[in-house]
Amino acid sequence: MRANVSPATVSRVLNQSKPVSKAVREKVLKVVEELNFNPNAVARSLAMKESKLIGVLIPGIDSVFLSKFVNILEEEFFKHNYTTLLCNTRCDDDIEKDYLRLLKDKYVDGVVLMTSHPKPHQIEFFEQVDIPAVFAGHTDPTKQFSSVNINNYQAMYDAARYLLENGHQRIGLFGGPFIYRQAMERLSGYRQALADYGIGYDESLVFANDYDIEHGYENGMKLFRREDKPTAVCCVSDMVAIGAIKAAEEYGLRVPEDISIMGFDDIRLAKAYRPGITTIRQPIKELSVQAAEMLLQQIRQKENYIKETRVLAHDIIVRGSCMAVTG
Amino acid sequence: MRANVSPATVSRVLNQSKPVSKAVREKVLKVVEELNFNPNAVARSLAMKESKLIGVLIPGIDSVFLSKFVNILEEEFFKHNYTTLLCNTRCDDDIEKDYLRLLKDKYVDGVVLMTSHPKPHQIEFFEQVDIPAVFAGHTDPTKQFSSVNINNYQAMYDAARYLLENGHQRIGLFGGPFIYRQAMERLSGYRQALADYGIGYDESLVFANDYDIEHGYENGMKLFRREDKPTAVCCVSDMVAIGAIKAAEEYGLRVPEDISIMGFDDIRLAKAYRPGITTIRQPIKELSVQAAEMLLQQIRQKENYIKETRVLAHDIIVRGSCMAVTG
DNA sequence: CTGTTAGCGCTTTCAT
DNA sequence: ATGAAAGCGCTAACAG
Repeated sequence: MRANVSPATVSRVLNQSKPVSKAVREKVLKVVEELNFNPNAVARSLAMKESKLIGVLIPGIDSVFLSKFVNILEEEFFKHNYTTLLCNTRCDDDIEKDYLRLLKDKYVDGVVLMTSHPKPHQIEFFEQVDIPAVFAGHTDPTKQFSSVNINNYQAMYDAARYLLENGHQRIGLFGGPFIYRQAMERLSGYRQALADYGIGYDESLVFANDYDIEHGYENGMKLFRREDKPTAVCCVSDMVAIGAIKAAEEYGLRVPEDISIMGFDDIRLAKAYRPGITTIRQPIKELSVQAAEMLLQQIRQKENYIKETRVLAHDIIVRGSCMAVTG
Repeated sequence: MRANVSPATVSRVLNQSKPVSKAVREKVLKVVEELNFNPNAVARSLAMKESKLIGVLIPGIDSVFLSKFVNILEEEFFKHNYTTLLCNTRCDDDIEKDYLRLLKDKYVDGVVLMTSHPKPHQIEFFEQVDIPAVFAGHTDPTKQFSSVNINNYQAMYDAARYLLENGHQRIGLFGGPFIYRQAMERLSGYRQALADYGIGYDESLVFANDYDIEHGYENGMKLFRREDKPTAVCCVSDMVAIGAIKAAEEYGLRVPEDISIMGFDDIRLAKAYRPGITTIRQPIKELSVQAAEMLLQQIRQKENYIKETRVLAHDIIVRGSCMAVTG
């Protein structure tokens, strides 16, 4: 073109795909510089059937936990020259399907799924398109997909056990919507811990709704007014715990003296809150970095990639929102 | 093709770009349905020089305020068939430049800028590429760009005045980094209010760093130990206020009896916190919806679009973290 | 090593 | 109203 070379040559120097003589390479580079030329990504995608785009399917970004997760994902992808497509499904399978189709048409190079389950439509989709995918924060028990996650069952088991060990006999659960596998797993952990300590399951002590502060508050307002209220409750997120604490205080209950409240996630606020929130820490940074790594590797290796399901360790962080029952 | 019609015809029915006889249209539609055919977005982009992609340039998504903002943006764009490209600049101009170039190469149809200023490189870029753009949460005083924002100067002025009216004479400011125009404007509002009430500006009372909880805490730990500590402080975000409250309590200071702490944004947590945080409310939903609307309109009208700078009203929300000085 | 050619899958003149 | 053909800007295969 301008530098009296063929477009093919330009392509070759820019992509270092084929050897080019030093002289020519430098000339091309110089002209590229001068014209401030940069190759058109769309045309490139069309020719190569790849886009340097990664889709992130997520219920919504409006949560401290998830936004942090995506923040790190974006950073990792950017480092490797991939751009992040934000796809909020709002827990709506139809939207998820739409997005999946769209992602395919845009030749995305991979997708990270932060929506629940391997659902039928997801399985069907990935059976016919073969786009690298990894579940993050959700585990695929069928091992059809790679995934990184903590062991949600064990995590909630540990939370409940901690309370049990501290003498609590009556423990509530402010869980997530049980359409999420994740929420179900946590429920199971909670139930098993109770069972292991010889305590009967009381359904009236468990609530199932969203992970936000308002629901923690609502649940608390319903539960803590009752005569037979628990002495402790396990929450599905720190935000729910904060809402629950507010409700408790509204009834004049002191936390933790009158009621212990346990969080989940260990967001930064959990530490700053008063009382500090005793919580189950999710290794969010590791979770997201590894999700990105696994996806990138899968993109590189394609056929040869071996699926993995990674389970990272959680921790219990003891702060001030829980205490042993006295008397 | 399969339906013994030319690709041109298919294109025409799918895009309704040219009249097609009813008979043929229906046949095509049926075959499309059967084959579960959907048009390739990349090829389409290449031919049309548009992508149905919108870039969102933002310092980071890891903040309650910003993640909520982006959450709504995504929803609006999705409604209109646009997909959101998440571009975290981490306040780094080089990353911002990289992203801008990338967005251009991907033929994004528009971009919303949540990074500060109209900076030189932004101006230069948009001069030569003519991609619709709108600033959100930042105002362009030169009116070269459309923008939606609140009046940050007035907002902080009002915050300070509220404190002044309540008898405070010594008021601190936990502001943002002054490289942000937004932070500068808020500083000006604070200073002007002080001046209007005949109070001298004491630089040792103002801090300038990030909008997060940790910095609120740090600032508080430095300031509240001093003999000459203020009786009130204006914070640049609710998170900073929460951090400041924690610091105050660590020194045995009661909020608001011993010190008043004022927030900014009115995130949901501000209401749930104890004490409830007196704060300046930003109409976040309106801000983001209008940003999306303005951009979409600009995309539709292109040449004929008339730039706008919208300024939305803020509010002061009185809760429990501030009180009048007694004595 | 480098230029020529074809083609990615769509939209869009231009004929018919 | 519809088909044929060109072209969007790039990469890949094939010559030379």
